[in-house]
Amino acid sequence: MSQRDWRPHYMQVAEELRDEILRGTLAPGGALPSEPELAARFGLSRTSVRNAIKQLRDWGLVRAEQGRGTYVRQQRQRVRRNHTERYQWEKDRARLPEQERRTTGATEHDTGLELPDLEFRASYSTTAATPELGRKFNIEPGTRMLQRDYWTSSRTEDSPLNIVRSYLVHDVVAANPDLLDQGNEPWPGGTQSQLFTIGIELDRIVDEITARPPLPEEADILKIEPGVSVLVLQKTSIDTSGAVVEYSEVVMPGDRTEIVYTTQLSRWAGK
Amino acid sequence: MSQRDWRPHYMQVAEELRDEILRGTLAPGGALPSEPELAARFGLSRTSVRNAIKQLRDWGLVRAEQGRGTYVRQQRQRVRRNHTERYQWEKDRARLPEQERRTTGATEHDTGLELPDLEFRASYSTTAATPELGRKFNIEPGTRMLQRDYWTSSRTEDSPLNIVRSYLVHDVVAANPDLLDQGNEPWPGGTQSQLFTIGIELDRIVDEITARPPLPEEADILKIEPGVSVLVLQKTSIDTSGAVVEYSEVVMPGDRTEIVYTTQLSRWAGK
DNA sequence: GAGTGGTCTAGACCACTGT
DNA sequence: CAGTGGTCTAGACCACTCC
Repeated sequence: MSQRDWRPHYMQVAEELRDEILRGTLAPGGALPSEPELAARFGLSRTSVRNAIKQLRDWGLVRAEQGRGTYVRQQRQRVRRNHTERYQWEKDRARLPEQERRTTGATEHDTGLELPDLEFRASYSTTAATPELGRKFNIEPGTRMLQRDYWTSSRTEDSPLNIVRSYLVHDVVAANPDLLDQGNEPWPGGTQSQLFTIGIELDRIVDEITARPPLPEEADILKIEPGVSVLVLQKTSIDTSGAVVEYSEVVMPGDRTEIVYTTQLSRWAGK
Repeated sequence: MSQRDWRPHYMQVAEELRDEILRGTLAPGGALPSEPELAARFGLSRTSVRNAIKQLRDWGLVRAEQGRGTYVRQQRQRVRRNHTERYQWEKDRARLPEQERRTTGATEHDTGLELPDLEFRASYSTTAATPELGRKFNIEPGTRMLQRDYWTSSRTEDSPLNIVRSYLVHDVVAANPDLLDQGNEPWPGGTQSQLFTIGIELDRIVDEITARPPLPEEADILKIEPGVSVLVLQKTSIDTSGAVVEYSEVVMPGDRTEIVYTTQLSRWAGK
């Protein structure tokens, strides 16, 4: 601890432990020394040591488990979602025979995981459109909506890869009663295939991406530390008549998700 | 505090204050009661109250200022970056006469701010390609690279809108010595216009997006609380010959940035 | 100088995990 | 049961801001 280089003790401890983790001295999956041990090692109170550990958690480097210990986080299965390819790919599959659609879904496409490794849950409900939803769909607030909540998990890791809340106009999808039954999920071929059964073809999909800290509930479901970020994707699907037919919000853990877009540019004329 | 509804005291305090902020009882920009006041009001120790405030900071709701007080955060100027439009727009401008390129840049395009409201800093340096950069550009590690660091701020808010680190192959851009001089920034028309002067036309741009907590240094520069997330965009520009000509990393505050992509789908045949 | 948030201590009790 | 992390207290001193 030299002269004017002064940062708080807890921060120095946090940085020292961070460096050990990055160097690999503390191995991924391995346990940190217990809080009393660290307190003794650095000559600090347990409170200060806990402060340092809080930093490491906010940096996403360690995970604390009640009654067990504090562990260096593993690099988890990464998910690379190439949306530019994925949306067209889904569209191309929507009209294929069911047997073929059933073979692979979009999540397998993203993760490279096999279908039996994935677990899929859905729950449907009907709600009245909020003013915000009314604006997005250009409909009256109060219109009956079909709300669908999904989450997809990897069986080997048991924490969900994402949480999805999707909205459709209820009376539109009611044209095919099968679409109102959550028991039919996962629907082979996904949403675009479902829309196809009621004669809807998509023209384009608009993705809006932001990032924020997780809500306590989301941190719990996605099994991430409260200090780790989530990516929020707001996806709006527009059909060939220009109407908004689906709006969904997807929450993904920021530490394991990578979203990819390719923008193809038109050529300069006269080359 | 009812029966089995038990969450920790500090969390209950955090949630009560959160609700007051969301309801507007505590106005944006206004001060929270001081820590001793809150301790008295809730009948808790100052430590517990500080714990609650730490939560609010991690949620991005308040900002603490040493020696002054704790304030409810204002909603800041939001930045909506429509990359699908923006990249083509930049390409179309690249060949325009300088007079015309000079009128508006991409940041104004995103924010709706006027040029005099924006401040722009650039610093250039040369480095040797790391193995990672070598892979991205498909060149030998150690190749001389031009590294350009930018940051763009709004004068009215004084915190940068983003931090950019961009790489080009030095000997490629050296064909136009003007491109090696940071004094020429901001270059009217941006990077695509610069590349045009050395005969490079882009074919496509690949964006990869992730989110994570900010490094302490980034939190400092972007003026965000350590608990708020950043969006990280890795952008790879590929020319018409298929070569990678630029790679850049853009760090943006997650609480004020929204990135938009539109995926245009091709029509089903036979409709 | 008074008031603010930032750091730190030394202790306590709790819930949870392992054996 | 012992050991872990989670919560909480009652105090202390500091650096900083504002008057």
